[in-house]
Amino acid sequence: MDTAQRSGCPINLTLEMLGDRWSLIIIRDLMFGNRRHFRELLTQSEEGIASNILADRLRRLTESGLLSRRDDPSHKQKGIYSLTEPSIQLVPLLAQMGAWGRRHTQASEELSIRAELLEEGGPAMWTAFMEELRALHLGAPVPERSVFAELQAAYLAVVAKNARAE
Amino acid sequence: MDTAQRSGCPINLTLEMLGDRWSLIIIRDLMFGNRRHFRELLTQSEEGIASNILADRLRRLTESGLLSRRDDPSHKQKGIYSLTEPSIQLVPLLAQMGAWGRRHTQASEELSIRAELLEEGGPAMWTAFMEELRALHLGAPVPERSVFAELQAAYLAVVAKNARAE
DNA sequence: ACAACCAGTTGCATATCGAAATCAGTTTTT
DNA sequence: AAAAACTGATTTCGATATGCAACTGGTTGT
Repeated sequence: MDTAQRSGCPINLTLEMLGDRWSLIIIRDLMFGNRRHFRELLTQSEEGIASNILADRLRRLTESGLLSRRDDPSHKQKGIYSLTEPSIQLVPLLAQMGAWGRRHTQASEELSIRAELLEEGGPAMWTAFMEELRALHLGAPVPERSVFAELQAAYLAVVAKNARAE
Repeated sequence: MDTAQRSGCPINLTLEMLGDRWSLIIIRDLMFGNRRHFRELLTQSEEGIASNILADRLRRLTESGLLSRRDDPSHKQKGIYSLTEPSIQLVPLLAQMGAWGRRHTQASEELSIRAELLEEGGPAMWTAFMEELRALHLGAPVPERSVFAELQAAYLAVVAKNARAE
């Protein structure tokens, strides 16, 4: 899988890197959920990834340059996983994926609101979000606009609305 | 896999439908290579899919509404596979995937030219291509612009250029 | 000292994947 | 009419991936 590539097609090579059921889930959680530790990724996502799968994917993604890991100074065993420039550039792909899923699967309202906002926001919002991710994950200067906060606020608003409607 | 979904997240549901190493390859070939028969999909793609996997994926994709199959009147055993509206709407996703792969993998120049054009063309080109796919696969009226021809011409130009340079 | 927490690892059962060979029906060639 | 080639698969079987639960070796807070 490392050396023997099936073809030089960019779509194929992307699939060889990310074409499984978990890699993009992990990147999604890092990106939209700001989960940075193993335990957070393990327990706080709805899909319920197994610890061995998570460990394997974190290793693979790190090896292929999509994630980086550094030690957490507050805890000798904890590692902090970060997105890298290549994985930050997956924002448009994940936005399109969310937009498609929102239309063509039975996605829940609560979990679709972020996809809806990202779709409406378009490329301008994507680049703003990428700027913010560079600040959060790569130490770049913090931009004024926080797309993350916008998405989170919208999500919580839908959750609150639906809780009231029950 | 049919009934038990891991979560209602649109990204997750998209991954559950398309998150493997072959489904999008097949859709790509149908979309950009205009392969419509089992044999064409089996033999004319660089990645070399096995026939059992192809049969399995064609069945799954058809069941989930991403492809449709009709009999070929010229041959009792042949089927003609077509994209459906949901899979035609994967154009922006595949465009983003190609754009990402072109930047972050060692994609070959020849196979990257389509991705490059689609990226430069942007949403206007994507919707034009989707119109054309609706004509090719769903019997919609044929639009004036043929993105398919543009992509093919660019691809052949690069192939010719590289053949000369050898 | 102790309990809770941390990032994984190990072992094992099951499910899925994948390559090659094979299959039966259909069409084309001789 | 017989043989050859083509068609969309299916079968076989080994390899790989997944999922679950228990476990490891260490760290932190009380």
